[in-house]
Order: sequence, then C-alpha cells, then structure tokens
Amino acid sequence: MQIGQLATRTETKVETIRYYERIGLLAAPPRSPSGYRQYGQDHLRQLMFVRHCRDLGFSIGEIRSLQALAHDPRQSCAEITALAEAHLSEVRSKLAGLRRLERTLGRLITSCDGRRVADCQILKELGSIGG
Amino acid sequence: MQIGQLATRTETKVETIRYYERIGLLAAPPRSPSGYRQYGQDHLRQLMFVRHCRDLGFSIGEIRSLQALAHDPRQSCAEITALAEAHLSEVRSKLAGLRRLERTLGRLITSCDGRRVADCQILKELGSIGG
DNA sequence: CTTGACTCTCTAGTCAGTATAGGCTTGACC
DNA sequence: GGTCAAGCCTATACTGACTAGAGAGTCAAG
Repeated sequence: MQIGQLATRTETKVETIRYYERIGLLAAPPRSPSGYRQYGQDHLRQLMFVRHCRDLGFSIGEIRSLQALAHDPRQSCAEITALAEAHLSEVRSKLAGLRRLERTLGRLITSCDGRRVADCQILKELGSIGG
Repeated sequence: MQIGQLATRTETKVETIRYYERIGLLAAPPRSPSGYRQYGQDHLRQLMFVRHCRDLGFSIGEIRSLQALAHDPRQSCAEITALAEAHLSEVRSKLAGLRRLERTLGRLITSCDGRRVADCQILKELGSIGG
C-alpha cells in the first residue's frame, strides 16, 4: 500500500504520516526500488492506534509512552490506566475552564444592546479602550 | 513604571509583554536614557484589555479586530457583539468535543481491570499494539 | 566596588502539524 | 514512443502564542 492509500484509509494527511515517521511515532516502511514507501497491515494498525490516541487528545509524548508500555504484553496495565486517568483529569479541568468561559461570554454578549462603541458594555468589561 | 512592575500588575511575563510590543498588540512605550521601557497608565489599561481578551480565549487576530473597532467610538458595536458571538459558538463546539472525549475516556478507563498489558481493554480499544 | 536584581536585544525552541518548492515515478491515453 | 496528470520524494519554512537562553548593559544597596 502506498502512502496515499494509507492516508485515505486512516483519514490522515500524507504530510502528517511522513511527519509521524520522522519523529519516530510510526515505523519506517520498506521502500520500492524508486523510493516509494510500501506499507503493510502492521503500519495500518499502528497508525490507527496513533490516530485514535490523537483523537482522544493524547499528546505525542503520551502516545510514545503508550507504545512503549504496549511493547511488553506481560507488564501490568496499571500504568496505562494511570496515563488515561491523568489525561481524563486534564480534560475535566479544560472542561471546567471552558464552562466558565461560556458563562462569561454569554453574560458579556447579553449585557450589550448593540448601539455605539462608546457605550459598548463588552469593551467596558474587557478593560478599557485599547489600540 | 518599568516592564517588571507592569508584568507583576497584569500577571503577564516580561517576555510576553515584549512579544506583544513586537507584534504590535501593545503600543511601544517611551524609553529611559539607558533604553528601559517606561510605561504609563494607558499601557497598563491596554495590556489589561489584551489579557482579559486572552483569558476569554480570543485569538491575537481577534484582539486586533477588537482594538480596531474600539478605536472609533462612534461606530456601532454590532461588529463587536458579532465577534464575541462567533467566539462563543467556537467555545461551545469545543465544549461539545471535550464532553464526548470525557465520556469516551471514562468508558475506556472503567473497561480495564488493571491486569496484564496483553489483555488491556484500553489498548485494544485504541486500535492495536503499536510500537 | 562589588553584588544581585533588573533590563536590553537577538536567536532558537515548543507542539503538532501544514505548506511550499523543486524534482522523480507511474500509469493512461494518443 | 511522447506527454500529461496524479502521485510520490526530500528539504525547508511557516503557523500561534508564547517561552527560554545567551550575552551584555544598568541600577541601587551595602
């Protein structure tokens, strides 16, 4: 399978796949005589793993850790759970922050009645007239 | 006021203030004979405005627009409201994404009972054994 | 007169890609 | 066999919003 097909199948851009290879997140595949990358099922699975992790918001460093942990199947998966839990609590604190933001922005918007900038409550609440 | 004091008062790092000046988000202040930046109340207000906007998640481009709009106090503030509303809907879609993430991660974590990596449900759901 | 905290400029690094330039390879059509 | 587009290659630079470091100058206190 060539890089383009792998890209389509995993919904990843070609450049991103090459980038993952460059940073060592995806194993370098063998090449055709002309230098084209030739991917197999293992690469497809590995890239799917990476994509799923990224979709869940794991950083590339975290994915590296997950890959390292996965490498030895006899190890306890407590560390994996711990990593996922740490990530979950990060997600939760981001959620809390965004909820606060939503409230503040909502209040800001309803506080303004849309007349002249001079009386704009939004700008007033934002601190002062900048620029 | 020197840059360090401005930094303390606005809870901004010194480097960030210099960065804002460099990109034109904060007016360049006069300098002392030895080249130190000398800030006044206007700079303080302007930087507070910027910080509040950043805290609310506005991008630097959006802050530039807000500053430009604020520049002419006779203008209607409909554009400002529109900008804030666009930002709010962005925040809401990020919230929705994070909520999905929270559910998925929570499910993933509870699905695993913490034994060997070989049987780890988290890794299984994440796609396959990478590395 | 020396110490230490503060300031200056300039450059490079972060994260996770994305984009571009300039050049090969492949397969289809004529 | 010629030529064209689509696909692939490397290498480099760019993004946003800072952050960090080097190396040097400035200032007040002891």
